[in-house]
Amino acid sequence: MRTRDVNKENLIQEKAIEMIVKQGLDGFSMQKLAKAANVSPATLYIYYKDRDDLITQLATSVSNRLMETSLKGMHPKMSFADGLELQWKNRMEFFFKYPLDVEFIEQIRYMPTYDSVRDNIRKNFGDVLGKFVHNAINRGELQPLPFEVYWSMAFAPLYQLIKFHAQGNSPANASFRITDDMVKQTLELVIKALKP
Amino acid sequence: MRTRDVNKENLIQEKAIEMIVKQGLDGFSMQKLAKAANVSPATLYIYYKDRDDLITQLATSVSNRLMETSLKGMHPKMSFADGLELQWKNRMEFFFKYPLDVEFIEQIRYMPTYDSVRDNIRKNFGDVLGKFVHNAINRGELQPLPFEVYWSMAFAPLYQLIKFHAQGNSPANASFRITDDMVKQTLELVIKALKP
DNA sequence: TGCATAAGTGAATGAATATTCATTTATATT
DNA sequence: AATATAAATGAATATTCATTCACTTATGCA
Repeated sequence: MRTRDVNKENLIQEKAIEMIVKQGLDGFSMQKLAKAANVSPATLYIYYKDRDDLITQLATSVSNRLMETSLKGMHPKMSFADGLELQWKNRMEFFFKYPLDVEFIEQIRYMPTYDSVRDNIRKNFGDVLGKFVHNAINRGELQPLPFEVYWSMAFAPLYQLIKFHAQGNSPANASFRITDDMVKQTLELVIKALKP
Repeated sequence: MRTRDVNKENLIQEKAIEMIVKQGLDGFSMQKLAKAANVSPATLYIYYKDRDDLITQLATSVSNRLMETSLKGMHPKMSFADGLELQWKNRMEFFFKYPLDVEFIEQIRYMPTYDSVRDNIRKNFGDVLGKFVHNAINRGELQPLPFEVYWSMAFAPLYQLIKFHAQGNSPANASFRITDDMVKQTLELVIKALKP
């Protein structure tokens, strides 16, 4: 039996993400991807059922890696400030290591395709995060809030900063770059907001 | 001289937004749009130079309407809490009135296409918002912060809530709906964070 | 060594794509 | 009413698209 070429598999994923980030989902095609990855179009259909499946699998894989990184070193009993700081640090680390991956997720996050990915995240990581938040509330380190309110305060500002950086552009500044100080400052504001 | 059919023009815009929101940018085509709007494909090229121009013009128009709504009743000397609350209220009003428009913008916000739209926003509304923030800082009602940090705290949580609502889905809840209380609560957290 | 089997291919197919063009239609002005 | 002119059209074009299929290639195992 012939063996699967793992390098080829990785190259396909890499090029697909690169293409989608740089040209958008509608500038992305199976034939262009095949050419970019030095592979026959038919090969793509060995790895993926169809175009939609390719995108979903890609999103699932990247999301899982991002969530795993974000929860590295987390345990549900951590203090709220420490736990949130750790998650921010982990996410920033991931962003600087794999900026295209983050942009890729941001780009497909609001598409119908992403629904199943979200379910997957909830299933795999909802437990740890749910417990962390629950414990923090019980210890009085975090206001009791609807989860959505919590999530919107806890992470949306970070992602907005990342977006500004990724597009090198903000409402006030046409060549914006994120700094560690900025992230730290924003995190402090978030913690201030969420503490009782 | 034959006169331009304004209803037709509006219908085209409406259908285009509807299609892009429901099927994504890559499920959107000129021919499908023409059919949906009961128009010849060639007619679209009277209104728009090409596909890209159509999308950019659409985004610019919607963004301007959103920003106009968001600044309704604003004057730069307003107290910080009042001004931010007014902008949140205005944005929510717009969202409930034109949910598709907001989803449309969220969907193309992270694409290369959107760059010129962002420039346009900065040019048209940067002044009012800049002055509002500046005054609030001078009066000691707002921490002096890099504009990007301010913006990330001031609006990203609201948009995250809106996204949860629009997709009827959140990390914790598979059938999420926003409530006025939630928005109010989140706004209070934001103001708490941003006050000195 | 050679066989079984999955990996990988290149060319082909039919459908869908963006855009154009010669033509027709409606109306504001004369 | 006649005319000028921009709006609007339907059919056509060349291109690109996702997907398939008959075929070749590489390799684990017998």
